[in-house]
Amino acid sequence: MAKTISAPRGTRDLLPEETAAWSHVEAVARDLSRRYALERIEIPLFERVELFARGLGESSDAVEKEMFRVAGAKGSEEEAAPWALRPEPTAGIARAFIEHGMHVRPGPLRLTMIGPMFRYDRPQAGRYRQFVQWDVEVIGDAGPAVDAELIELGHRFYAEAGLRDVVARINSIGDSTCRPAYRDALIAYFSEHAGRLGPDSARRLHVNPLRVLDDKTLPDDLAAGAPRGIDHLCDACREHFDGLRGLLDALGVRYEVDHRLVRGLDYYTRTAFEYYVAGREGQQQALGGGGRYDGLIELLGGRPTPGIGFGLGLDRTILALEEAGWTPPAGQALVAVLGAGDDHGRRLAIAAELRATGIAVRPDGSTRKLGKQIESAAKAGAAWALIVGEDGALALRDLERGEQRDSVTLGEVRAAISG
RNA sequence: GUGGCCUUAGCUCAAUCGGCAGAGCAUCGGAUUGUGGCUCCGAAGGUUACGGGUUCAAGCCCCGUAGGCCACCCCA
Repeated sequence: MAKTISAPRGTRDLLPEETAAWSHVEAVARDLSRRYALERIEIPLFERVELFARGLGESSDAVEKEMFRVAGAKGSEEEAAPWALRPEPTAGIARAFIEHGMHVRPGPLRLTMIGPMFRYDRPQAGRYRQFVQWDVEVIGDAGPAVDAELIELGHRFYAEAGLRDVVARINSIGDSTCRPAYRDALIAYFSEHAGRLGPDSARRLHVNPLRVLDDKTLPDDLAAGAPRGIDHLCDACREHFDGLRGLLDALGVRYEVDHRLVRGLDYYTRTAFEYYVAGREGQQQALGGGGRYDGLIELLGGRPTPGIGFGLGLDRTILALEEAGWTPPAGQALVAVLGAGDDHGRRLAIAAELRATGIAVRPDGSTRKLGKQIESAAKAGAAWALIVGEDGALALRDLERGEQRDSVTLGEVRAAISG
């Protein structure tokens, strides 16, 4: 046998028995997209590295160590890999928004997509190099109402998918007015305790001091004593955050304020949020997250436009569903068409006629003995076997009950199956 | 990117001290002269992840590589 090839590290195949959960979760996302009046958008799987570097921030982990680079063909100008597979969709959507002059459309724009993202990270359960997100972005609305609407939407998604006890953690990290002062306050505080910071935090302290808060090796007393973002908000940000909390309370969304939540991407302003299953074990716990990015579009060369969005990890949602014991609903009744003779033309014609009326049909193309054909149909999950006799007569067998009706017409078959 | 544990048939796992690579499930076939599920019988399925080393002899000991998992890092 020739040498075999396995899937690339951090990727996986979804086999037929695993895809029911995916169909379910995707269907929930699509139906919510319709009910929340979101329009579908699609963007490339790869973009220029510069887009991510400018958009997400040079010091973000996604850019600093997880860029999944794409090289051009050998000898081409692009061989040096100026592209990377998208680690998240927001930068690409912002790029498309600017490139196509979408600011002239009646706003705010409400956009959605489902697709794979790529991060060159070391794989672990729930963490893959290729993973799928359901993404929602609302561009052109600065108010807290849309923040609340999206946080409620994410919460509803988990509930309708079948996950109980999902809680949203929210925080406000300020904007260009108040964040500089907060940064300075953090730098001043942590500089006093520089000796107690780990190497990553020491390096980040002056590049991106907010992310020091995210460091889980930070001693608890040091974290507790750190200046809190919400104490340094300017009046406008304060009002925005208070407004959001009031709206979430009114909607009855379950949330907690988490002062250490800062998010790993630099483009976020004001509202940041993540979803967790309350009390769930394991490390890859964040099911999804998002936030406001009021400066991103301007940063990428567009006119100043506010935006907010989230990305929900479908792989992790499904993992959590499986842990919670989710089982797929029964599929529609499947009919196997089989027979004693070798008149496959007749079997295919019958199958086509039933399919035209919406029935799922699995014809048996073999000349195996009838018992084997029935056994095979039952194992494939067929509820019914339509047996074409050598004399041409049809018999309908209920494979679950083991009952059989002889000399049936196709009309009677349709009635029996749909009834 | 760091550290640790693991890898034997499609799946779940055995294999005593280093001494002939096995079982259950699943698959295919037969018993059953064309009507499934139960039962019995049989077949097929392996370079023991890959590459080297030690040894008369390696699934087992040593080194390397790959992959998976766990804890970090971080996030989805």
